Amino acid sequence: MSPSHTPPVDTDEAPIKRERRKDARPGELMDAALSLFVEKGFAATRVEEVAQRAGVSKGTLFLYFPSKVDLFKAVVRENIAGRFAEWNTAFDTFQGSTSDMVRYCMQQWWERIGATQASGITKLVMSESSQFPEIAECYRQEVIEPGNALIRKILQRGITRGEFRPLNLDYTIYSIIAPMIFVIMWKHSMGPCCGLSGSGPALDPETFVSNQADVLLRGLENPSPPHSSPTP
Amino acid sequence: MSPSHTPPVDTDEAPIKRERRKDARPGELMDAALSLFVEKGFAATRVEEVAQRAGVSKGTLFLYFPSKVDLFKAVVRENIAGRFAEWNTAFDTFQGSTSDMVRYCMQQWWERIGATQASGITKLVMSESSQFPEIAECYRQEVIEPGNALIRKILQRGITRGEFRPLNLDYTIYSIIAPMIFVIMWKHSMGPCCGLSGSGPALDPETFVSNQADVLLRGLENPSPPHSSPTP
Amino acid sequence: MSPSHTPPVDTDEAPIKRERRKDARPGELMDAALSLFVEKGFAATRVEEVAQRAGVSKGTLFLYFPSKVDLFKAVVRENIAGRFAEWNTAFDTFQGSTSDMVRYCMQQWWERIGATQASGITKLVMSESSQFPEIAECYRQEVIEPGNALIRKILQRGITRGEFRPLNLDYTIYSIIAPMIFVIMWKHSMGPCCGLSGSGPALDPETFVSNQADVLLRGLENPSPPHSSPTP
Amino acid sequence: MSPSHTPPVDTDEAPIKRERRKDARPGELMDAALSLFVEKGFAATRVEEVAQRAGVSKGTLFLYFPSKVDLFKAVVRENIAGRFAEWNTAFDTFQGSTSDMVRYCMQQWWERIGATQASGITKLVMSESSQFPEIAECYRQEVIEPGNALIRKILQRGITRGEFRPLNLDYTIYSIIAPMIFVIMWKHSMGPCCGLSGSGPALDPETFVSNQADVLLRGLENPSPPHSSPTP
DNA sequence: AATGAATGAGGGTTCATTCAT
DNA sequence: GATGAATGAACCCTCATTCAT
Repeated sequence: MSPSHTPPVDTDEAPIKRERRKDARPGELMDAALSLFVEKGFAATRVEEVAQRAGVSKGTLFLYFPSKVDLFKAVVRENIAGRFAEWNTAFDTFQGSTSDMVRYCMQQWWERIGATQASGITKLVMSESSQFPEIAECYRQEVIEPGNALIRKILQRGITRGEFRPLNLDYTIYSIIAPMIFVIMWKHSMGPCCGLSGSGPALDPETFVSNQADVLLRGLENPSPPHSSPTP
Repeated sequence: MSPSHTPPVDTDEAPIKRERRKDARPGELMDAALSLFVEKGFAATRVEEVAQRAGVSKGTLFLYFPSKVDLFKAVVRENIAGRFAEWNTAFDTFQGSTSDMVRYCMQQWWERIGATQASGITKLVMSESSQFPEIAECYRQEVIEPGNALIRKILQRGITRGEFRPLNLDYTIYSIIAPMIFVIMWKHSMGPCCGLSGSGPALDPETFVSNQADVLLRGLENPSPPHSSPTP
Repeated sequence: MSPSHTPPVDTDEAPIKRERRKDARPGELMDAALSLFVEKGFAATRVEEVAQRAGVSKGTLFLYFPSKVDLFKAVVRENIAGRFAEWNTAFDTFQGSTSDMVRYCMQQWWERIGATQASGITKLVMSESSQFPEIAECYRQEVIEPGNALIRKILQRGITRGEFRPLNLDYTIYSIIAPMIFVIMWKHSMGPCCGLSGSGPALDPETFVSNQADVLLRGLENPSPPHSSPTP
Repeated sequence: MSPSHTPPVDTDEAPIKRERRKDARPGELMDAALSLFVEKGFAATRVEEVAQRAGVSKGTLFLYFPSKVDLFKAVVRENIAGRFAEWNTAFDTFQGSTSDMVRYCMQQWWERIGATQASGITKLVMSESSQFPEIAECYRQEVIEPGNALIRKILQRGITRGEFRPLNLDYTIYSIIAPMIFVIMWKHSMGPCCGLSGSGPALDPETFVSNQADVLLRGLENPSPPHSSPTP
């Protein structure tokens, strides 16, 4: 995870003032929570374990997060939702073709989310949200809504500029989302089992994403581009 | 689910010998467990509920399955039955274009698996296999391997016949699988939450599958077909 | 308490069938709960203690009562609310003067409630209901409403028959209730302390009730009775 | 409460020397504790709330009171201050009839105690003294003994002057006390719940007290007064 | 074989109390 | 003296599992 917090190990380099610790606690707890949630799922993770891994007592956790669900929400915000500001900026300043933009977007998403522990969040939400509506709702608001909005803007740009043929946006959005969700689910469930000996080649996520972008863009692009196609 | 077991409702048409009931018990319990595991996940399903839905007492369940985990494994294994014999035959006798075949294949799959309770198995496997690697392995052998083989054959047919451009089969296979897995996960997790007011239109699975086939085939088809239409 | 349940001690006289125990459990638990609630208050009583005193495990208690509050409600119903049917019958068949009825009523109430452990319930409700609205509401419904209704009927009878002067029933009801509540509160709070050496005579509840009835009835009775006063 | 301590609001009119604040702390804490204990009971009041309301931190509270129980005891002791000197004077100089005196006494008591926060102390003592016998003993000494003595003097005056019939003072005293205690308990416990819709009229304390005085005095007064008016 | 009463090890959460700063 | 972060022992309640009937 990129905003990695100081681990709870007492380095003893400096006395580590109590003040300092307080500031670090939420981050340490969220880090511990993220890895445990990913490892064992939301329901199966005990808050005491999270606290332990963060090097504090169970009670301390509740000093910073009012409940287990709130802890989860904080983890989502810290690890996924926070990226959209940056990505929206990238969209606004992007210069190249929309196809490149889609390709870049998918790669970025893989690098920043898919390849990191954060992808475990997505997996976990897909797996357990039916049991924890609050979690589903949080994820919808914080991730799906902004994600959909961004993808919609990108596709619209492609259509407006004549790069893409006219599309039913409501569904084509999911043409981009689906492979990303799939590859995450795969990585966290079948992946560890399917790459093993004798079962054919494992699914390399980056190649899959790249390949998926190729096929997808071919499907979206205007077969008779106005002047010059963005792909030679 | 295909190997549907006699439901626990006591039809009383025939006396239903005790013998019969006894033989049917495990199946009834697994049916009940399947629907509950799909509905609520493994951890959140109480064995008492399973027993109740199967029409027996909690104690009886433990007569047939030594533990909840064993019940879970039995449920998944029992329900991962292949329908691949039938589908392989359909492939061998199919007459139309490969694009039609792909489209047909995806629709069939939705109708026979995605829209039925059987999709719950897929959801379950994706959700819980990280905790139960044997489950993943079993699913790989029984479903993924034969499924991949079939799709590979289809794509190869398209390439051979010049309908599709040259493709990296190892990855393009997943271009077909990904949306199917995605739509099942969506249906069982975010779907119930995302179709609500104010969050845009709900995702209609059939439209999604159809739309997905369109985009995908456009991406696979040979832009300059050898002579004319793939239809013979 | 009058409907005293078999104590959990294993008398071993008979094998005590499991079935038998099941029937006895709720009563045993309510008995244990009553004495503990009275001893320590509602909030300060731990359900585990109740279970222990009833000779069962914590889990078993929840087999019979869905929550601590529900256990309390059951105790109220068992020990207080149940008496009103009997008392209403006594009212309907009473032959003597209304003053005698009031006196009888107050004495009965003391004997059946005030002098027994059940009075602890009333004390406890007065003490803790502000913190547990459900408890207050239960007591209101199950005890106060029927109690008020009964007293109102009695007073009305006295007025109708010319034995009592015209009264504002809404408030005179409380002239009867107030001393009963007071004596219970006293018994459970100041009583144990105020009867001690050097602090004057202790308050004997029965004498108090009797004395209270005297003063009260003098205040209620018609000074110029129609023909002959019921009290000489 | 009469010995009201400087509130924690920092008026800043005067610099308020640290010395001053330090001296005022215990009183401010006890004031805060009193209102919270009354509001929510002893167990349900969190020390943090008390500290907050007193404008200090949780740790500071423990600087002045070694434990929550000690705080409670201090609160009760501090607030059971006698107003009896004043009332005894009033008794010695009162000119009217003893009935008027009783009525005046009850009204005064309601206005000065019952209607104020001080009634919370009585509620508190009645509610919790069974857990804290020292509290009961303290209340007995400081309030009950002098109160009883005063009422006894009043009743004796009535008897001596022929206004009241001969009475068993030891018990008649409680005919006056009982309704006062009752109305306080009611106000602090069932009152908030029983005045609600559908449960009959709420109990208005002042009307109750007045009504109670009427009934009571009718019961105490001599039916055949020596000459005429009780005024000498 | 079948039952369902009973168990008891946690689960999330609260809060009086401590103590380093 | 004052703070407030940290603790950990309870608390109510759940539920997989056992076992007497």
